Amino acid sequence: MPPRQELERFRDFVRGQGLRMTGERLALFDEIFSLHGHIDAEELLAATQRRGLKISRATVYRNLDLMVRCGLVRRYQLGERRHLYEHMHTGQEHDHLVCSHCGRLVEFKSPAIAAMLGEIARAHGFVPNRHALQIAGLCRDCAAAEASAVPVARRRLARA
Amino acid sequence: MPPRQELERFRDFVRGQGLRMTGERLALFDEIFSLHGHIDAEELLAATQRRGLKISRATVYRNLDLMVRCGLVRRYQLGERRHLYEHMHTGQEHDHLVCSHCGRLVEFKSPAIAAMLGEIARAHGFVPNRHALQIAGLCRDCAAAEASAVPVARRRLARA
DNA sequence: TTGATTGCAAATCATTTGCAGCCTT
DNA sequence: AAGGCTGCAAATGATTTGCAATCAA
Repeated sequence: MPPRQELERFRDFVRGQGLRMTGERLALFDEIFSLHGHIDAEELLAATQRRGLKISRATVYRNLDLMVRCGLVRRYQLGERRHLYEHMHTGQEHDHLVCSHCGRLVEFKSPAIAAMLGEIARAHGFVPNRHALQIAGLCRDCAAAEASAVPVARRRLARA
Repeated sequence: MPPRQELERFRDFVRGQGLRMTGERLALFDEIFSLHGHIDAEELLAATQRRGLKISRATVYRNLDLMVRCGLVRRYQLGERRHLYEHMHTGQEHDHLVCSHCGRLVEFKSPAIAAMLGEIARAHGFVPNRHALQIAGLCRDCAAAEASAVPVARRRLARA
């Protein structure tokens, strides 16, 4: 499922780094590009196992790191414990809205913001490269639920 | 050093939650408001020890969590391993520029962006609450160094 | 008194790493 | 061959948690 273009880019990157293309590496690349949405290392591992492959957890981590370095995969730390990964379909830069109650994740794009960020960075002497932006709040459903329910002092927010 | 206003707000929050104000809690609050910049749990612990207080690491974590929930302290996960904390002087919302090479952290404010984020959230049915935004890139110094140095394939980015 | 808080040490748990043998180049 | 890669299992390391003793309200 990985678009040829991305696959080539990955191969080039691997070679360019003096590394090698192994079956595991390719399978993981394949898998992450066939999965949609945000997944964590564990899910990627499970996905490959579901296909009958026996790739170790360590290899999953090692290759996720490689794919991130290559720029074809993005890594997020959205509040939860584990990191989330997501493959990039070139030019699909986007940011996230996170519901702080149920954990729902919604993507959005805003070229206007991206442009402003570039300017801000340069204004501070930085050569901008990428950015991470999350907006936290209550999603429609949770906001509605909130409106009616428990006026009791809430102790902790739900964990996703 | 904590402005009276913040201290009161903290006390109110603690009471409102049915919790109690202890010496450790107050000392930690005091300390984090006298430290400037971004600190991690370990640094806060060290700071209190430097004052001769013997507060346990567990208590530091428990109270940092409380202060974050209260809204008087912000918690960041800026790429490194550990979380960073920072006290808020009310109305001092800001975001960060992070140098992906040396880890340098620079703060910036942009009401314009804050406003746009609010709109985006509402457009998606969210009730916005807060946001986290980091721009990664090379700071002036690292960009300059980069310009002249090693054309060699870099293996990994420095860890702060 | 009652129940929240603390210190300690043990437990978590995602992620990393050392090592020996396997496999790409 | 030479040196990446992988699997395994052990190591890390920040953060959390169970528990008994304290302490605030």
